[in-house]
Amino acid sequence: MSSDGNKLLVIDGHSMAFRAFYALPPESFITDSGQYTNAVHGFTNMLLKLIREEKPTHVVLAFDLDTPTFRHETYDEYKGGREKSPEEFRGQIDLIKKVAEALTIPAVTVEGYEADDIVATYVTRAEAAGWETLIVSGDRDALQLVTENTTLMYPTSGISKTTLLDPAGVEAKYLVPPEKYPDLAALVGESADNLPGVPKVGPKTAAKWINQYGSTREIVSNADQIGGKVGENLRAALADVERNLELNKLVRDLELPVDLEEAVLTPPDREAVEPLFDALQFNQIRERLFEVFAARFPEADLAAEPTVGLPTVEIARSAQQLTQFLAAHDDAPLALTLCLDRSGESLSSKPKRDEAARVAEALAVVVVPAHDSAEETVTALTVPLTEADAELESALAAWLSDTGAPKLVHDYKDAGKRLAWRGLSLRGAVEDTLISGYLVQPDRRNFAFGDLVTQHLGASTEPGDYIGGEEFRDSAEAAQAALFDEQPVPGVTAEDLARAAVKGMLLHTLSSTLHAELTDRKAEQLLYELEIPLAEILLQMELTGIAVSAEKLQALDAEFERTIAESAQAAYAVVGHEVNLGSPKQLQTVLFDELGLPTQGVKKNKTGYSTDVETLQDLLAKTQNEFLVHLMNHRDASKLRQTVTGLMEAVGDDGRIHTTYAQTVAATGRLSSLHPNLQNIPVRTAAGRKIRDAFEVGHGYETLLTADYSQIEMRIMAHLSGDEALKEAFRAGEDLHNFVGARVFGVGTDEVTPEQRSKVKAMSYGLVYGLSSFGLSKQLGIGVDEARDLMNEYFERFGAVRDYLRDVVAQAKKDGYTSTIYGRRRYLPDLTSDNRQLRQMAERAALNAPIQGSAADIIKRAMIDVDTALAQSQLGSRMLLQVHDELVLEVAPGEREEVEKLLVEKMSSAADLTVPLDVHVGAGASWHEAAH
DNA sequence: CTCTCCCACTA
DNA sequence: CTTAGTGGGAGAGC
Repeated sequence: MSSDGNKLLVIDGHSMAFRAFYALPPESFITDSGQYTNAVHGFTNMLLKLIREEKPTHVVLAFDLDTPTFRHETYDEYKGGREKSPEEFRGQIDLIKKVAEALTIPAVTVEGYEADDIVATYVTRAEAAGWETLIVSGDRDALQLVTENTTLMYPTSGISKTTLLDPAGVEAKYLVPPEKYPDLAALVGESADNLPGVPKVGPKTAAKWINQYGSTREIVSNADQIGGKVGENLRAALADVERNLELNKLVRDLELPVDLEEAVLTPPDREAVEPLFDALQFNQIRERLFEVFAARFPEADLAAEPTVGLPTVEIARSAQQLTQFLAAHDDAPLALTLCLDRSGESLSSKPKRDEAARVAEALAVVVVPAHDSAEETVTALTVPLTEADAELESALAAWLSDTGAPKLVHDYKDAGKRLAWRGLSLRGAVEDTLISGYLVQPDRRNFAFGDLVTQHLGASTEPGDYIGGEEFRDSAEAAQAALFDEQPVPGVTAEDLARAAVKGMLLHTLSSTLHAELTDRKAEQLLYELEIPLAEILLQMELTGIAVSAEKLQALDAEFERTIAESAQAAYAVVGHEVNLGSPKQLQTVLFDELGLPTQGVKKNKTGYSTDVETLQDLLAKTQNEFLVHLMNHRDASKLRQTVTGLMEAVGDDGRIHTTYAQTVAATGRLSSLHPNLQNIPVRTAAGRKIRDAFEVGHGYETLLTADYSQIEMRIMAHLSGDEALKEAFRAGEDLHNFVGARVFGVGTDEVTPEQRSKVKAMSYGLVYGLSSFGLSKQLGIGVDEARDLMNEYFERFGAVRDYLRDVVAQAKKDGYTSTIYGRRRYLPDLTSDNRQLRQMAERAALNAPIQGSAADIIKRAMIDVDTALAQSQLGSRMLLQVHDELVLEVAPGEREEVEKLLVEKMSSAADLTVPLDVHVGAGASWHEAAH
């Protein structure tokens, strides 16, 4: 054992990355952006396993560089004949290095030398220091480094099975002691390095000679004494053997950029791990990572140091206490956090079916004043909701609903909803760190408060860290004693209160940090004048919901169910047995094996031949097989029924459906809708429109009103590109696609055939998405040449559009981000990726983001203007839904005409473009009727 | 039980 | 090999 208990783990990064790559299928490890991560995944897993099981005190990774080494200079053919690494491996070494960086493990490279030499140097230094060492490498050259204190672990198959070799193990396997391995390899040769040895001499002969003569140098000196054919071979290959000896020998005294002692294992950099693992889409492994390090460093906290002091928490027992507190702090915004019933669900996750009626209850409101420094003592006030008397409750209600009382919150909409369920109205939010975090990084998946704090402040949100006590964590009694003189709020633990108070303090800090960033990029307007006012409107829309007819939904459910059953029976009859029509896998068997349908030209996916509609329709055209008809009917009806049942389950006690709008999900700035999603209700087919007909005007209201922008994205394209021809199309007020078709095909506007119209329509929409000529040909079912001609002709007529699309990508490459007309940014780091697929995806996103994002900005602006105008005119009509370019309102009796006028006016004037913004309005008793 | 994949709906 | 989303069911793996 080593003298001081130090243990070094040194890993040959390249060799293990390759092993990991071949051990795991690349197609199972691919991010949404197209980057393969199988080697990264396997490597990281292996690393964690080693840290957990081998408990090294020091860890270092060694990597090769692409540049030639001294071995190449000695021998041209060194490592020659190796195949190029596979396409899927590209970029993964860099990602592994990033993982190492996040784990604060040095990844060492040395110009002119190989990873092996780096490994050898670390081993030599560790030996000198009397440390124990574990080498992990798939390269046999490492065998020579094994000693009593240095063990080699090498992978036997993949990376999961490994063999540990100590000196006895090496000798048992190779018949020579470790230090003699280079002698043996010099004689036998190393095919992986393209080093030929002595013909007909394998490990056994080589070992026999080495044991007889002592070393290969001695063997070379005595070459003439060795008889037989192998003796002749040896004498003929003396030069090779000499060269091999020189190349095999590892360099053990490199100058290293990182000292042995600096390789000490420390807890990972959580701020670096989170975004990196987000990007890699590693979730399970992220949990394991923190588990492993938590076990390894129980004394350390994986989150960073606290940056604020723990507030003292007072509990408001009377209205007077509350009003005094508020009066004392009326000069600056107060942070507001809620303590929730622990049985409460997260509003962002899908409610459990049988618990759909349950909602989380707000038990206490915790208010935290601003503070100047970490040293300053802050007193937070908790207002218990469950046992507040009428006076206290009304004092609280007055403050909560006071728009002049500024509040900082994280997820205003969520807090507002939970308070609304308790009959309290929350207004006056001047900050929502959920939204600020989103504006700073719109591509992030997760904006949980703790994650933002860790990333932007490098701080912990754990109350235990703020009173620095193990005891706090150890017992609830200790926690309470540490924090409170009096009995806390019923249903709320001392820890919950402390957590809420700490969160309140951090809200102040996080808010100012995020704001500095938003100010830098001039995005405060976006926050204050767009997103926060919008959040208030969305909250009202969510609370209001939209009425549905349970009867209509039920009737549809029955109707679709019948169609499902009938089409299934008919389909079974064709194949002669039952089959799960919802299983693509089973369908593959039925279609291509049993029914023997032609597979030629059929799209493939990872599981085999595709069974999507496009494929089915192609097959139907070719074979007229009846099964396909029944299958498609079944698919359609199943999908529709699924939508209907989802809606039925979502109907609240008030007979209305309350969706939730996610304001921080879509990277372009759009909203999304969930639980249920009301932004993807069918509309294209007659059967689908019946579902829209179930959305009705509510009791006490006159009608539903829908208002939508026509071709808003193409108008934005016309505005941004400044293309005169396209602008003329919108100013002329003619049908856009007829106008464009006339120009492209050189005919009169009224002579454009339906076929021509649909072609340019596909082209116009495709442009906004970055469509290629190949994609266009596929979409239109025409040849690539014809598609290319069509594109050329299009750009001939609308040249500024092409210039704009080209410039917007170039600019994004230069800046690293795109911007909308309101200055909303989207960062696209992949624009400079070496990976072609990644880069092209980013280019298309760069092309689309300003257009889709500007459209999102505009309708958000319109919603605020409409809402303001409704309030100013003291109208009772209200906004219910937003579907990207459409608003649905519920009109109070007698207000229809005024609301219609107001809608058109506010929506049209939401942005000042060089083309008009056209708005279509329709009214009706149902969503379906209103849209006509 | 969780995760991935396929499929399908919207703007 | 056209952007941005939500969501269900099947199947695989733990």
